[in-house]
Amino acid sequence: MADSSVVVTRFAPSPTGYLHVGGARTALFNWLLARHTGGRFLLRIEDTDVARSTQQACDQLIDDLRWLGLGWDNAELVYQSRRIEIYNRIIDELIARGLAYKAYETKEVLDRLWHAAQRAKRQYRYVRPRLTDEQIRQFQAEGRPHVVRLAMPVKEYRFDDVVLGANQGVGPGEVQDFIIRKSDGMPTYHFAVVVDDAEAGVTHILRGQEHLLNTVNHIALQEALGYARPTYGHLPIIMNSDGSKMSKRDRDKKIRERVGQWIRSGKKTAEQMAQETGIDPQRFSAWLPDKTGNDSNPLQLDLGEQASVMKMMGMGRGDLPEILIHDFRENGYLPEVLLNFLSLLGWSPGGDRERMSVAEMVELFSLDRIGKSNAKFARDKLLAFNTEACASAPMPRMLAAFRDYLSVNPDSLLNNADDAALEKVLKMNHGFHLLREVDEKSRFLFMRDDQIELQGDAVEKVLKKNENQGANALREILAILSGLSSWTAHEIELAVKGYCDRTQLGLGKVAQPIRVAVSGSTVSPPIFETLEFLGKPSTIARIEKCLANL
RNA sequence: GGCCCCGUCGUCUAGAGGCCUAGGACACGGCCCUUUCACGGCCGCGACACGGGUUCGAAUCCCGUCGGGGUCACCA
Repeated sequence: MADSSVVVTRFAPSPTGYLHVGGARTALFNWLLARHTGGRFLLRIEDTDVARSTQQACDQLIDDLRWLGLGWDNAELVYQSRRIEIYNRIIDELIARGLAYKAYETKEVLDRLWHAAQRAKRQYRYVRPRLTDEQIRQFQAEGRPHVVRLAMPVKEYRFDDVVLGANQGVGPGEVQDFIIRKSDGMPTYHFAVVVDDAEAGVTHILRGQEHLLNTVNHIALQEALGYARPTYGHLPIIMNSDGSKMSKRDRDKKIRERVGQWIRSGKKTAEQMAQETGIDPQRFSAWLPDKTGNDSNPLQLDLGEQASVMKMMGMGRGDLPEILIHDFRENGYLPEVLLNFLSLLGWSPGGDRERMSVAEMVELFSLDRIGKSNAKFARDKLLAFNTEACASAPMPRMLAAFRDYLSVNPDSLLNNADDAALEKVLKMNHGFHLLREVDEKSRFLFMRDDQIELQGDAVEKVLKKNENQGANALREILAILSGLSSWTAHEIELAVKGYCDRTQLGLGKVAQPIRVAVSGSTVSPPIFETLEFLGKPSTIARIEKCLANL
């Protein structure tokens, strides 16, 4: 067990999907506390929900954490699912000491009681049945399924919270015997978390405020097991900008919404969709929204299924709410920027300080500056942070970030570019918000000359309007460019501007036709640098092809 | 509904009784810059939820109201 003077924090996600912003914020705060105090930060996998936990999700979680740079100090990862014997031994001891007991009500019975309580507008509370010794012996002999509940001492449970203040908790009227082992033999979250934290010597637990009342159960367990009570801090909850609670479900929900629209509008039937996406039709129809439109369906598609549904409907990444850390990575945010932004959701270093490096966050972090009120997650500011950070980051950092972006966007044409080319692309797009933007705005540079598709409205507006004014200028410019012996942005600029002076045309009247010819659209990096990058042969070829196609 | 938490500009927040005619950032509006999309520069708009106290003095303390959120699972 660790030296009690050292702070030990942990992040204990359950592997049911990618890391999302709420989880990342929790991980960050625990990590910052450990790093600030010179303590330890541990990572543990809470996979006691066998039905929902997957190894794939676990790997993704770890990948996301690594990307963020939140490193953990335990060499071996703790998986709760591999510690069942330990939990069972302790639970058996609790039963033997009379501090916990087996309860034989079925799920159905409990559900019925709960519904009855709801109808009567009463709060549901489990009451331990008084079983005779005879009944107990009989149930045991039958091997009847059961759960184990903690015989919770009825009293007041109070604790001091470093965020919310002293004296949190509930009175004796609010406690009930909760389940510590499920009928499938797995411990519940409450039990495993208390045992594991105690064994690992965790001293500080920062978690979301939705756990506030769980703490009561955890304290009762700690008292029953003779464990020390760690310091608790319950973080404000991160909400969507519409005020609803943010969750991984939002992504699934959005897709479900769109699918619902398609079906209602008769675009495709559910059966067709299931077939096209290769999802089991029964599973697919169970997932569909109900007719009432209120979406309370707990079933979610896994990430692979989501991807195929999106593909079928032509949805892009931009159509999804950015909830997952992975989304931010795919869109080209810098991890240090995301951490900076996340740190400000519920915490502030004080004064007007906002922009911080990771090292500065570590230095400035303190528990007493964590706020109490929930925060809405609005990306605008994050985007602005990213823009500024990308503009001021040193080139090697941006190059590394771009390579990382490309690694999670394998379809990008820019994967073919060497570092020198990427550096040029980064420079000519200076002032961009996201790496995705650089990617999309520069992909024409990496296409073959015959792959450029001219956008109809761009051709119309820039080339054909006013009796082919643009196209005529383009023809003359083509001749000038063809005659250039030196192909640098500067030389090209001199030549084009010279033409503008002679013809009394504004630069825009000349630059836009060139832009459309070489890129296919009205948007590109600055035109002279673009042409230099393309090189003379490509530039000439693209302009000629464009003129020929008019 | 019971219990619990929270309540400063649209958003994230600074503010710990006088420093506040409430500061910053993002967003928004205007102007400037400009070969496109952007970037950038300048200016502006904009909040102490409401009502009572306490006090010479309250965004800051107390009470009530209202509003938002959490929780009440064999999910974590």
